[in-house]
Amino acid sequence: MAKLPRYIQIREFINEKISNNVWPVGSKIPTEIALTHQFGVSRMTVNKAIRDLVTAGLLKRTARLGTFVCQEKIESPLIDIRNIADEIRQRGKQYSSKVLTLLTLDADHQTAIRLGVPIDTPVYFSEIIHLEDDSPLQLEIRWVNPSFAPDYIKQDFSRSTPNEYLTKNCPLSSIEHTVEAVMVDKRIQE
Amino acid sequence: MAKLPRYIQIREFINEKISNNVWPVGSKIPTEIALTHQFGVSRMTVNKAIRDLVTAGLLKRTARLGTFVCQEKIESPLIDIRNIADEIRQRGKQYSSKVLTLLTLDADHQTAIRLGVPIDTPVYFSEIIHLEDDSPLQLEIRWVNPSFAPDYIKQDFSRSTPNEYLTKNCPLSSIEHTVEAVMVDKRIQE
DNA sequence: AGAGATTATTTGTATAGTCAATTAATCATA
DNA sequence: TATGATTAATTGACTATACAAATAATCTCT
Repeated sequence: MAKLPRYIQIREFINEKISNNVWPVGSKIPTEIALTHQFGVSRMTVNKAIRDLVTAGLLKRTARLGTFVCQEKIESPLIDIRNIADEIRQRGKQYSSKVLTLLTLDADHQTAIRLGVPIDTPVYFSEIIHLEDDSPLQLEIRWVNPSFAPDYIKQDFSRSTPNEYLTKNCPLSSIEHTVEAVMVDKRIQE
Repeated sequence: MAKLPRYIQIREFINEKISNNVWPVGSKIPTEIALTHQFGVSRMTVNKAIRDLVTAGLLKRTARLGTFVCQEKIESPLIDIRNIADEIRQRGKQYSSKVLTLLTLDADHQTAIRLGVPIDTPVYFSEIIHLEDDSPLQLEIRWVNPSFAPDYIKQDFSRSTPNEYLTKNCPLSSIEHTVEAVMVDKRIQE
């Protein structure tokens, strides 16, 4: 019986109300004072719970008006990815990821159209595998328009010393960041 | 002269020390008490600042030992994606994303090998475009092993009412979440 | 010397308040 | 009636403190 801290209990209480649609998106949730009375705790404790949910993007507050429920998964394509990593860890498994490919390619017809660039423009290309306990879970392929994100993939290129990632103090997933000079396979060459 | 709250000042102070490598990865930062004295505030104020940085993944704390600097970009393949959205917003642009395809496919040879499943196993497949002010920035393609994440893509399938996402109260990016029954193109069919 | 108990340090959680800022609603005044 | 001032509700920031939990370091006792 792990007795959770009260602020977490309150946080989960609110969380549940939201996901059960008892407090639907856009609705106002009880004031801090009301929750203070309901749970018999001090305002700071309620505040901590709510603040956590605000930084998690579930709630939004404005002075005098109150605290309101936000659309949770508004950034779903992004958040889902994180959720997978979190989910895996919650199941007690080890999350890791492996960069298979990371290179610059000339855009083929399909890709050029989709990224809105001329054919044969150089674009960044990456293939990353996400693993749960070393079992492949997800293959993620990306084409990036370099005119918008000039530094972002380059950074990854330069970071070719994988062991720097494995710091002892942080309980985060260890990431094997092996950049292989993989030959572009037939499918990609089209 | 927007006088920022003290806990934000302290948070930024710590942030800066970390990014300037004055407090390098793995090093111990001053105790709450020390910062309390340094800034002339109460412990709760320092605590708020540090807590924020812990949830942001920059710091890690353990009772009795202290507070330590984490490797910031340890989850880089994941975090980079989020950063793009954040970066775009910081530039004052509008981030959005569009789900082009979201369906179940039978794994082809390549994909089957990479996901470690038999050929013709059903796998989730998605194509998402990330946009900055409606200009395509990134094309993201994913194959997901459904045995590991049975609910996660299904959820997205069920949410086919795009306008529910556009809630007035939340200051998040609006996402056009159009699920089209796209015919699988030649490249994917291999 | 080695096992076990004690101590001290630091974070974790929580209280019970205070004062400030914001702004919707109400009331008062020209 | 329209405008301006006041009030009240609610969040935002902060204080000063308390006790619990974890554990490295130290001390004690055999």
